[in-house]
Amino acid sequence: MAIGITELEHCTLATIRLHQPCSAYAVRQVFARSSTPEWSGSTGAIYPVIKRLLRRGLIEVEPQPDDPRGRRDLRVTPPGEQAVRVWIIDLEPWAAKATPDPIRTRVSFLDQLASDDERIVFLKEAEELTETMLEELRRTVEAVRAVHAAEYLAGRGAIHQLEARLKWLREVIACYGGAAVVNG
Amino acid sequence: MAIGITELEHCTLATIRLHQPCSAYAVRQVFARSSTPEWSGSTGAIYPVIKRLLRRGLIEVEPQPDDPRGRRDLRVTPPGEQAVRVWIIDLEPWAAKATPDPIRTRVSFLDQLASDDERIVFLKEAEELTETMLEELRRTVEAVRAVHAAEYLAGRGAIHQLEARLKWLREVIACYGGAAVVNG
DNA sequence: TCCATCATGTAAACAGTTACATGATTGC
DNA sequence: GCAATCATGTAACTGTTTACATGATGGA
Repeated sequence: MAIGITELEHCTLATIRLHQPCSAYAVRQVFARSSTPEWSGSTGAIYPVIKRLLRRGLIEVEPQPDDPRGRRDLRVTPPGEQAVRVWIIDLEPWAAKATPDPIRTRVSFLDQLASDDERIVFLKEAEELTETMLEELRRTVEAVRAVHAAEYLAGRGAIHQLEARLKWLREVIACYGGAAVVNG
Repeated sequence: MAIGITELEHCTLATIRLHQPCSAYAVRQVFARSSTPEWSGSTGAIYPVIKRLLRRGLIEVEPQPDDPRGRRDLRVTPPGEQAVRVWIIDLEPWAAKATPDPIRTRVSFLDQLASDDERIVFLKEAEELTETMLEELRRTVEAVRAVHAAEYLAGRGAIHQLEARLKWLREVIACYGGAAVVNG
């Protein structure tokens, strides 16, 4: 059992499985266009990951006529498919923790701002940015609705998360007397 | 203007400000005991960060009689306080994105499991783990309620996030016919 | 013809973790 | 006396990003 196989490696494996046969370049695009900022899909990350997955026999290069651009189509092997299943099923407890949120981090230091006015300015900005992200997310998620059920469901999860943040931010704004500033 | 100052550096600065005068060790404990898994508070991270903050003049060592254990009490300077305020106020758009969630990632690859039964097993496990984390979180957040208002509010944000995930997971379970398995 | 995109890959930098190393203090 | 905790710090490792490097294809 290969120890120390990372989230990125598992995620790359599952992504190849989903689009196979596909190139490393295609996997990069998927990460780069993802709505969450977990991985950039940088070449310096993906190509070494592909190399490791090949070495472990979890993926293989599809035999085919050489592409003039040097493209190599990849495919997940049966052990690779098994590795994906195990990764999903053997959910480790840490994975269920609340995820770090840069806005929440800042809120926890809110009393280091100079005044309630400053706090409200920050909170309103956070609210507006979250609203914008939510609108954009709704559009992109709706676009995959008909294409891919599981990806749509995951997108719904992200929407729930942003909606929860918005609800919470409004509670926090109320706490710091947001109404007074808005109506005054 | 110092470029490339990280979230961890800002977070360390704000934490020192909150507990000052305090040692690097105390800062480590705060990170280590945090309910979100963003940073471990490892020595290899904190001590170099402290060194950089000192070099930039954002913190200083409190002059005092030498502690036999070599303890050095730290304090945030006025420029350091300003840096914290700017960090909070100048909220960059990326910070409002939906945060990566390992459970959501797995859900997006759910059709790579072998059957609906397997999917339900995973989803129920995710639900249960999230419930456990939520209970634990509620306890720890309630404990800081009277002690520190802003930290309590941030904790409420984490609770909202886990509640949203739970609600979403139940929707997903319904999608994959969870009721059929439970009642059948 | 030129630019955007497709397609590969490496080298250096960077940020953080783990493991190691040292030593004092406190409580049992 | 011994273990847990307090307290500092470094070295090696890991997993990313950024920047660099090369070249083909397709469309304006």
